[in-house]
Amino acid sequence: MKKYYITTPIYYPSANFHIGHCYTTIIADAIARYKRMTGYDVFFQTGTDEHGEKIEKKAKEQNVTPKEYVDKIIADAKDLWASLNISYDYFIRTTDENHEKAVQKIFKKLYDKGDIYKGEYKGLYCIPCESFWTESQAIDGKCPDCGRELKEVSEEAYFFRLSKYQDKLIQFYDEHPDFILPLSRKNEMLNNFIKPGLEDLCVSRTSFKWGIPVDFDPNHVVYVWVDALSNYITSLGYPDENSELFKKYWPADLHLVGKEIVRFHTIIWPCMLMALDLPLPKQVFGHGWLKIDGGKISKSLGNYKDPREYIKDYGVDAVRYYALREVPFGNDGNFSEEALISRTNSDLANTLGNLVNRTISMSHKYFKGLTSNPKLNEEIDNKLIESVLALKDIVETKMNELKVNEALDEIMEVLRSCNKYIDETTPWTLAKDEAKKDRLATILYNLLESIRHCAILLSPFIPTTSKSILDELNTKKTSYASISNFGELEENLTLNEPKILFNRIENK
RNA sequence: CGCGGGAUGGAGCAGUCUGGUAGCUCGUCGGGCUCAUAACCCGAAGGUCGUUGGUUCAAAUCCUUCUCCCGCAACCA
Repeated sequence: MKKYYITTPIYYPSANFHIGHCYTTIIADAIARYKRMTGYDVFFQTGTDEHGEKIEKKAKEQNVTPKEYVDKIIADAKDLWASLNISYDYFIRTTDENHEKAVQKIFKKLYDKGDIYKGEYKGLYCIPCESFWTESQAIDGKCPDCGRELKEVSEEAYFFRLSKYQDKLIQFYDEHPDFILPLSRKNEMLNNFIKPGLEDLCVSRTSFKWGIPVDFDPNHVVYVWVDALSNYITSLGYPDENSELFKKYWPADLHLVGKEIVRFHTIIWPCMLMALDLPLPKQVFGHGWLKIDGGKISKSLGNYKDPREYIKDYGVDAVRYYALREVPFGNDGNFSEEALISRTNSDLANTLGNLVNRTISMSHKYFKGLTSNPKLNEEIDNKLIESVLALKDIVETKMNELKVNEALDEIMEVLRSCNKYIDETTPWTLAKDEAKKDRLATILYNLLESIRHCAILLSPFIPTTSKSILDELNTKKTSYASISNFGELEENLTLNEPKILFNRIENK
């Protein structure tokens, strides 16, 4: 069985998660579910990056320990993922004991190898903001946040020899043209960071304590890079290279990340892996952002609601569908409640929900809910059947290219053609003529079978709805293999009563 | 001249690589149908494809000028 290892980033729990975190996680979940359905042995990982100064500060503000602070947010995050039906296989926390030990070993290993060395970190420090800034970030030598004077400070720190791996990295990019998607991000990395020359990277701090101590030099804590990025292998049991999980799943097939952290995943992380003599991940996909009113989702602006409010109001699959369908591959997209409502109404309630409802209703009205397939097919039926049969491969192609929104649109296209097929074959007219009973049965069968195909193909994206549809069909043919042919839906099956899958949402 | 992306009917996007009647979804308007969730189906209106100049028989598409928007520039999904 082929394996597939997919990860989300480990999120920084400085506040509760918003729709942007959901966006990334829902996409990863849909891909993971799709791969499972199509026969892969999938390991889907998400988690949290819990160390660092910001968490330390936040905890202090609330008069709790950092661990207490993050525990609360992580509990909330797990609840959020449950409410979104996120099917992760493993949730890693960088405060997990095995992760902390593994990070110390990795740090030591790199140090022993000479790829980490002790040096001096120079930077500009804003005392009131307690923040470090680089020369280029400072505005006229002043703090970009508060505009006050910056003080030049230096602290002892460990550095990772990023520069050493520059040429090997470029070579890797050349040999693996699909390593970074979309392609524009690769150009950005090369032009902005790699070609100007990589600088060695500061990988330890002494200015705060909330982190994993460097075991051979306890004044230092491991800074984010080695701590956070290595989560993708420590969860598999590394540095024990004989660990079952590690042998089975590494290297990762896909790191799904937001565009703001593409750099860490396509420069720092590969170089770290090269230093550890480990294979590099196969692909990093830097997706765009959901914007709110054209701007960033911002914790400080507070321009977002708890995602669970949307789930409560519109249903989990409406939220999932929106995240998966609305935004084109790699681009930014806008999120608004209005757009969510519009998308849910037109695609889920009208096109999909109403189609299922009207088809099953007719089956009940004309045949007491009993299926049969006399196969009195005409030209128009063959056209529909052809497009349904082609759909599986089309979706597969789109999913392999990570064009999730297009995969969904292709399924919608077939559902729309089913609605058209009904209007063109006018079953209600046929029903008035006893001699056309078999023709009518054929049409309804073709519709039900088309719906079955689509429901199965939709299951990675909107699993709850998919299951509801298949339950209404009362069919046992729910496997992916069963949609290789048209006509697998059982005859003499009694359909269940149709239920409303999505209520139309009236504008608030 | 830091780098990258973007600008296409009211909204959101595709088309640009490989020039050849401007397409899709939503919205609006008109019609049809009555199985269905005011749904579904058909039709129509609506675009000088951000700006300037050029190449060409022909430019949304290739080259050029400028403008505006977004992102990145050492932990914001």
